[in-house]
Amino acid sequence: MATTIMEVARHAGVSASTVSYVLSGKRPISQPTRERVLASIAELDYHPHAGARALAGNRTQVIGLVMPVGSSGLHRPLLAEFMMAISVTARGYGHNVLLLTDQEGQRSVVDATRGGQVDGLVMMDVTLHDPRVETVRRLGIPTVLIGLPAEPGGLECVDLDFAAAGRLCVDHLADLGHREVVFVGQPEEVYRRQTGFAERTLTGVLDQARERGVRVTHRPCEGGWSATAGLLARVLAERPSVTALVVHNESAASHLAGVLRNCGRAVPEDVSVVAIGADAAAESGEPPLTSIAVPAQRLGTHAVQALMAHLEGPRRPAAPPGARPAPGPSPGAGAGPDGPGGPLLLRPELTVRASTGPARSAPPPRAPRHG
Amino acid sequence: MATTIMEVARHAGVSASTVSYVLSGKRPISQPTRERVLASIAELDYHPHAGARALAGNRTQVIGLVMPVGSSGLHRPLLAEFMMAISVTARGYGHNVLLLTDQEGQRSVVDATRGGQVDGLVMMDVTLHDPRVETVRRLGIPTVLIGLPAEPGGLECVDLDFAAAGRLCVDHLADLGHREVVFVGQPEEVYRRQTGFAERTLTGVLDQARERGVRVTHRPCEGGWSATAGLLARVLAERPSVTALVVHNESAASHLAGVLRNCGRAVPEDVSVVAIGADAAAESGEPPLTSIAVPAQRLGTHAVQALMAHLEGPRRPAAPPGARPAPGPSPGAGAGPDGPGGPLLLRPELTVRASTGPARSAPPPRAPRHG
DNA sequence: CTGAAAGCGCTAACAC
DNA sequence: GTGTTAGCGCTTTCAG
Repeated sequence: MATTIMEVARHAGVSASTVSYVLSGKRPISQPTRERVLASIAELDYHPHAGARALAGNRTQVIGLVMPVGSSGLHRPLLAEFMMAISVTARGYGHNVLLLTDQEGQRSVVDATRGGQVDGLVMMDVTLHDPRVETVRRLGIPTVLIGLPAEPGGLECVDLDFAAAGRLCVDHLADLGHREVVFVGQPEEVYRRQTGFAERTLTGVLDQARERGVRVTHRPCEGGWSATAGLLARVLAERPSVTALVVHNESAASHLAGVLRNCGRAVPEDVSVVAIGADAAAESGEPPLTSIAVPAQRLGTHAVQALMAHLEGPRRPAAPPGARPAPGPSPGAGAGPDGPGGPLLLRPELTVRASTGPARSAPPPRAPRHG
Repeated sequence: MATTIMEVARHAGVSASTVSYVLSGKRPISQPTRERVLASIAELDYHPHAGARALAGNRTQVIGLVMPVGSSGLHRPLLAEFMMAISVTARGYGHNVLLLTDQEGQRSVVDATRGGQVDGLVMMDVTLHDPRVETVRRLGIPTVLIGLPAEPGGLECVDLDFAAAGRLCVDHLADLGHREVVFVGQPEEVYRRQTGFAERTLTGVLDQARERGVRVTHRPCEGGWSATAGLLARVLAERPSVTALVVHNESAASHLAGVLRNCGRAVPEDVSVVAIGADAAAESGEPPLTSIAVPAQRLGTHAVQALMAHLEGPRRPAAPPGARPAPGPSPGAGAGPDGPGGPLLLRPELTVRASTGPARSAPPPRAPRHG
């Protein structure tokens, strides 16, 4: 049934080890031999047995993707985006991805690791005090974290530079003349749980606001239409001179424009809006929102590249059709003084869409638009 | 470093095979022996080596999840939903999930299968003429398809009963007195590609419309705000007496209410809306839409259960905390006359939200609401 | 540059 | 009810 390396060897008139070395490239093989072997492999449609390989070679060519399962700050579209990017990049390096959901504590992670099922791990949605970090540290398996824990414990981290994102939003609005801004944030609980990215964003916003002489009012938001509407009504009554919003909350962002219209404020004529979050949420609304995307794809790709670098010296990807050969972590990285060893923080990029414009001196509540 | 079965055996004063049999339960072990062995396993923190196991036992306890990668009709939130459900259910059966993206053709699927890396496959987002189906059929690996291909070739299929979903929408509207309905469908291309689910929905809608004396106008829709707005403006001008919409298009659904408001029609006072698609899209709008959800979770769970049934006689799940013991494919199944062997079509469930109400005899275009 | 052979850690007959 | 043993298919010394 299953073709073995011995059959290939016989068919090519060589020994099994030669076939193995042709495949691994771990020792020089003469051109003619190599060709005969490859021909036999093709003809017999040989596929090496992964288990045998793992047993003998102590490497599986599989990376584990540790997913959040319970209360994740990560929203669904992003999750899918991450997985795609990670899977595609991993395959570029000849690796497959094993899904590790930690429903039952961290059993699946520990089992897979100790059972020699994976060569390394990528852990998604890492929070500030994430118990999983200590687990993998103890397991001693090469791991890259997506997110920034308080104690990386020597593990590599990859994330969006949320502080810079916050600053960038304020800059954009300040450049347009806005001086009074509301920051619609994550649900209260997220700040209490110290998720990290939420605080970093807030800090960035506040810092740059001070810098630019912008007044910022921070309001956590539960998301959904009614919560968002209520929040906005209150805060706009409180601060009538607000001319712009920064929103770091996907499920609020999609409603903002509608809510504002209902309050009789046009976007961007009366109020400008900048979002931080999944592109899908920003693009799909009316008007589409100027936003800073969480670059799930780039983050996933970088995470895998970083992991591969750890897996065995600078091995290069198997030239995946369409994937660049990863000439180092240059793209969009704001590595800062940490250099290699510090977290890899991707520089945020602001996409200007239709929701931001110059500030009005007075914010005139008008009748809703009819077109 | 890694504890082996032999070390456990020595520590417990038994042979390796006994340890193996304690773990697999494939032969009776006396109570005292079993206990000693389990104690040793715990004390030494033994984790069987997956590769060795796969090699000797010819089973990996891993299922492959074949994901769409390119032009998928499936939208992101659903994808994530599927994966979670599948992964969680699989772990309930003691299996892990290997992600198989078919970017480079079907190489990853073939490699993983022939390489003995997976015991079975779940294939997502299967279309009517899906080339992957023939591939897995030829590979001869146990596979469950999510979606209905034209030629299942003996493979098991699981899907939502989209025809029934279409009928259910029409019934709901007809019951409310609506007689003139627009069906906002998938993008034109989807119908041309014969994706299957799109046609089945359309058929269901048209059939039941005939049955109930409802007039239906079908319009494919590209999605997004402007396309949706344009489409609606045209069709409402054409058919002024329309009082309800059925929308089978996530990226149009989220805009419908807003667009209608902009046309001066209130939902549901002037126009009722029923959606078929991801719950998230329906729930998040204002007003939230009455809808039939694609039950990603249930579909994923059923797919895995069906696969497990194929993997080796009726093996039972390892009593996962909180997962029901799968007493057969009863829940919500409209198995029909096919019984076991035919596709498992889940019965659609309509969730009434705020977007549907009784039909008005005349559809009076009014001024937009100010609240 | 190539072969022979010793395991990797486990499962599943086959013995008793 | 338990122990012995022969591989599973591959990688990698060690020889040549």
